[in-house]
Amino acid sequence: MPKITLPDGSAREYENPVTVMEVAESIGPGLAKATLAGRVDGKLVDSSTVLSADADLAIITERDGDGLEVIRHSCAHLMAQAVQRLFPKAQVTIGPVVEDGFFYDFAFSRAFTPEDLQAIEKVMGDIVKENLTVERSIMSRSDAVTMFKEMGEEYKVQIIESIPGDEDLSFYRQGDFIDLCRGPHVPSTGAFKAFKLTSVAGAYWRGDASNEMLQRIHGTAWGSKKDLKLFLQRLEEAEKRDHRKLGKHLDLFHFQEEAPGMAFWHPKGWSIYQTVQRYMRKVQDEHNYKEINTPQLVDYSLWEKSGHASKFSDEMFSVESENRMYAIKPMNCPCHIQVFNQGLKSYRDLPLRLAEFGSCHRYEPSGSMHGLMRVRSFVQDDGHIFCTEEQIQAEVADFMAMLFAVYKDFGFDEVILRLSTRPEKRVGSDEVWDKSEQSLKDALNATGLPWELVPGEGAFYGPKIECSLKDCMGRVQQCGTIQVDFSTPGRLGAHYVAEDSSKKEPVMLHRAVLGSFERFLGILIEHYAGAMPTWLAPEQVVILNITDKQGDYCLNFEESLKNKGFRVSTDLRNEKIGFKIREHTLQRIPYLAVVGDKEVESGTVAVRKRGGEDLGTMTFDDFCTLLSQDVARFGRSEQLDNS
RNA sequence: GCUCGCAUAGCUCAGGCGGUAGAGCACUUCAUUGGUAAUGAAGAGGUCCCCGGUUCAACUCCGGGUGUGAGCACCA
Repeated sequence: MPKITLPDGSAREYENPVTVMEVAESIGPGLAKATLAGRVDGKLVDSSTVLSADADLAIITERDGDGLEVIRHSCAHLMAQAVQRLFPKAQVTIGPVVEDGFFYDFAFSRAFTPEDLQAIEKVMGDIVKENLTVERSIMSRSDAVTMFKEMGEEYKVQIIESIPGDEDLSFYRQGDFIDLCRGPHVPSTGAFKAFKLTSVAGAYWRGDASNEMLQRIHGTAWGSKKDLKLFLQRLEEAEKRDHRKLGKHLDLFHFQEEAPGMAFWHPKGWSIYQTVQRYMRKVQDEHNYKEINTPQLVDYSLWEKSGHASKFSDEMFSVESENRMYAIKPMNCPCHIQVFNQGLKSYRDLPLRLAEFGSCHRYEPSGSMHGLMRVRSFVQDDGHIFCTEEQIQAEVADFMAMLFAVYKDFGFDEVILRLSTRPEKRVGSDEVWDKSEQSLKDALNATGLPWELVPGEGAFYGPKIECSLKDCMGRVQQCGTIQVDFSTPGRLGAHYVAEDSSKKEPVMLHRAVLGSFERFLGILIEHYAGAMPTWLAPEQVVILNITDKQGDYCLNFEESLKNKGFRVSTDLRNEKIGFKIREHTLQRIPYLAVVGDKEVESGTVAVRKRGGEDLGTMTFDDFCTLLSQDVARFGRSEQLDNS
């Protein structure tokens, strides 16, 4: 006589063991219809699961986050079934749930085409109409291997053989399709309401580039047609914001064949870049960093000493000149240590914070490049703090505070923190690792924010914190980092004289707030959809005349604004005012100042924001005040208007 | 680097189952001097990514290269 307790605290008693679905039916037919799975005592199960003892039960529907997972996972099976109906020779491999959808990898003699995808989607629809029951079953490993061997599913055999342990395996069957799977799954193939196959591409078997390539089909699935539509709209919105598109449209930068992965910055893009750089310079100055600059070409021997050559020589550009081999620097740390090494350092000099807007070049694999997000030539807002072990925590805390303030100014309020700790292959004693990991933990706890522990993902030379931000599309972008390094300073001969006159190696903290300017600008462009806040906008104001008569007045006004430090231009073209407003609005100019006879007469301008808001006429002084206030609030979102 | 796709005017894109190409916007000129998201007219603009091959003939077909897109792999 199981007593089933529901999430609202109500309990129901049943004469005999019941399935999750039967409980749902006893509550109401509407719920039964919507039932996808159940959560019994916190564990996700199929709706066919029998409850014979007392249990806490939550009925999972599409509204539940887990319900969506069940739908997507089941949809992967649905797709695999459709693929095998159309292409019986295609072998199934794996088909997990990913963010917003799922994929399934197939081994097939050729690549699937977009036409194939349409056909597969159609067959998926047919299978939904057939409303096949999804049945769970248990099989021994040996039976399962025999079955898949008979079916010619070599990959499934491999998967089973790689699952440790001897326990029986669960299978899900729908019609003629059966797949090894932990589940849970939807009760029947009629449960799908909204799905779409989105793309097809190659993917390596088991994620290993030395293995053969499979055909991966991506799809998305939702609880309702409306949700699917919203998702597709989100994709469209993301496409509109694509920084590569906006970079062209707003004349910010370009790429060309002769310099793959290296941006040509145009005046407007470079203006944003420089504004960001000036800002970072000021912030770092306030945090007592000393800015330096180090060579682009450094003899290869330094990279051998630092250990980079042995690990990354394939990804380094090198230059030969007069029988000497140089590398174009792929990173700044060895150079910063050279600066540290000049002159004898005392413990009194620590912490020493060196910063460089360091231009780096890396030969990134051709297929990995992506607009500004991954380039071969980039500038890091790089910094290295030389300090003692005792100083680590305070330095990390200062860095975190700086990072939060910077991200806020750029309009990013949500920061996601991760701590990566000691990997198996590492240098340094456990004692030192303990201490530095603890310092990072303390610094993270001091932020009062949640953080995630990623064991074993630290660098070989020390643990690190990674700071990601969330843009307005909800996408997570890793930008900032601070890493503890016990190894490199010693390798490159850095030391200082301690209080007791002994010679000690400093700890080096590698840190960056933005990461690379290129990537960060890409993120900013997409975050703001090109409509940069006034402080960043390459052109803050465009003055527009209505007829030729106001030309001189406009130019004088422009000159006065420029003298106040604003970025202004004047559009005196012989075009209608509506045309000019349209054009500059499309160029995302924050403020348009319109001048006609009335304004000339009253010594004012008529101000319009790019969102269309009419601020009315105002004097030069009032306009300056308005602009100054807008610039001063940076991109902080609490005051961000959506114009 | 791997799989598949793509490469035509400054931009966004049409086009032809082999006979050297077109639109819209932008640009130039002329007219127009207009009050808050497109004034009208005319003109100019292309080695159809590069190198080979097939062919009487290649922008089109084939091979190779480069760049680029999606994904995978990589990312100090």
